Amino acid sequence: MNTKEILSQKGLRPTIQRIKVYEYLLTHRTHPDVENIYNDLKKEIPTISRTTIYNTLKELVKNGLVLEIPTEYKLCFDGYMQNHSHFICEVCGKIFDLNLDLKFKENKISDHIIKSFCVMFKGICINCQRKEKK
Amino acid sequence: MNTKEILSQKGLRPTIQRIKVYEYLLTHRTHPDVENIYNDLKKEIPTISRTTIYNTLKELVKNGLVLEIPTEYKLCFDGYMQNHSHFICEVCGKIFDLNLDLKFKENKISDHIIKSFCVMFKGICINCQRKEKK
DNA sequence: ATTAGTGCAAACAATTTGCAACGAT
DNA sequence: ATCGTTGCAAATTGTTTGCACTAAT
Repeated sequence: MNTKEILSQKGLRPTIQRIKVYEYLLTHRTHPDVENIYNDLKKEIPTISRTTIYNTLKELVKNGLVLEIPTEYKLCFDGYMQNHSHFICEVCGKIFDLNLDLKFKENKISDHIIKSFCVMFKGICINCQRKEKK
Repeated sequence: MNTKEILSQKGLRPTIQRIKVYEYLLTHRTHPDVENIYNDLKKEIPTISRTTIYNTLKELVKNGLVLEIPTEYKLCFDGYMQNHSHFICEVCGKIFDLNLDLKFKENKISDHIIKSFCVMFKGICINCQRKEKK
């Protein structure tokens, strides 16, 4: 099933803007923020607006196609929906995927219903370690 | 050691504002945001400003006395520094402490140096479950 | 006395809203 | 023809900055 069909299936009209935003997130595993997406897509669709990026991301998140990652530095988005964790560098703020297969079996804690969980590791990324050595 | 002494030890002048912000976070395990802290402290210190709350929180976080918790709903703060995890309700946005003792022994993954990690569970809290039943 | 910290107002950044025009069904 | 979506401009919210005044050492 392609992106267009996935959007339709979720009840979202597959407009060029939505298809491009969604495909951008599927092909760029960089955890971009609104501004990153806007600047890059503007090259392909010069008339695209920030408002549409905001609207689209909201719909994609609501429909479980995209993940929202709030960080101390900025608000990022992730189109990779497989179970994985994140590492955030406290120097450059960049987020990296970690393919640790962490499991948690319970679906309730202290009477709260658990639907999902995510792990955020924090430290200094390999790139910033190298820079700091100088 | 009291809050005043802890601040001094960190090189932060123990002003009334700083002491009160810090003590607020130690005594209110509610994960407040800037506005919550500002509104509550204004009752005690009517002249306190938002700027000072911002400045103080930044210093407390930088000195490892307070934790910053960015969420999809708002930016929260936590003065409880013992190892614990959080649960966030996707209906009301409230954060709850979970005293799960999760461990992760490695201090490096994919060459990134790990300094800390935190786990965020997501779902529907006990209060919102009750409300939704109606 | 010195220097750090406070609090105001203004500036800035990020996000949301209102609405007219557009486009897919 | 209808109704959802887009994109602009304006409004709103959250946060930072510049600076004179104040308070802690």
